Amino acid sequence: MPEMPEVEIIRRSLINKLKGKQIVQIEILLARQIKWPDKDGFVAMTVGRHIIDIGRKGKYLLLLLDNGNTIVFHLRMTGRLCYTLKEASQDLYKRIIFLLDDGNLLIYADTRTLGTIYALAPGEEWRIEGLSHMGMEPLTEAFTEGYLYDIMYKSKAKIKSFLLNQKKISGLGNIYTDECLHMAGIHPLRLAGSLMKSEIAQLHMAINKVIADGIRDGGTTFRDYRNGEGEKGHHQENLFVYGRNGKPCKVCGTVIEKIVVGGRGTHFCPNCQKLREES
DNA sequence: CAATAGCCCTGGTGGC
DNA sequence: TGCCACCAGGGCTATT
Repeated sequence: MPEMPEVEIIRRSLINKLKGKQIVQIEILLARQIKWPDKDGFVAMTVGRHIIDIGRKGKYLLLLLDNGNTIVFHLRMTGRLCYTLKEASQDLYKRIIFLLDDGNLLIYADTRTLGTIYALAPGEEWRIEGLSHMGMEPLTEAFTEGYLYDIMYKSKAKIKSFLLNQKKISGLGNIYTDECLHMAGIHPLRLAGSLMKSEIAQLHMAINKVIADGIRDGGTTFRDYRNGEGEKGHHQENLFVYGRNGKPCKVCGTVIEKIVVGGRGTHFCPNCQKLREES
């Protein structure tokens, strides 16, 4: 499931391949994944244009075109973007194919088809709620300990749900959220507004570290995730809690537990992450 | 307003 | 071995 590190790795692996290329033709195999505008409108806004840059905002990937329009991808669970030779074996689950002027393809593939794609004219960011109301992003100057404190102390949400809320902090998904809480030694059921300042400081550091480590390792591949060249990430080898329920904690040896919080599978170490502080 | 349950969607898995 | 209910979960919508 692509979270911020995975989307960033895709961006980095595609930028030199796509920059300056012209979109010659688009083959839309599953039109319902294009959420704005309709199929014909999408083609009209993008075909014949050159890609001048690739950006990212939170988990959204942005292809900036020479007419000022932007193609926006949100990969959700199983979306993939891959630059590939025309004659290379193609993804079984390809949904939208961009033919480029170098003869190669940019293939959008998506097993579960939950991903969303848009073409936006300049100033139309408001059309995507999640893009226009996005919280601060880890590893940026704006994401300070003070910012985290300001949005946390008044929240009544469980910390696990709070961290997943993209309007508060953008980029964390289920995997990295569980990893952050473990690194910071905070139980997922704690209320965001109940954390002490020292714990918020720990959490702030953990969020930046976990995201940076994920990027360093080329992302986390459980099943579907690939970068823009079709390669797996290897951060799954360095996870402390996610998917490790029943296994010993890498820090203290206690068996990792899995519970459901806010409808999401949640992994934690009951020793490293205590619900109540013991004095 | 804020928190949460339900929904979308398909392949892999576990139970019988 | 085959069948099938169930789970995975990001983010939007409806509900409380």
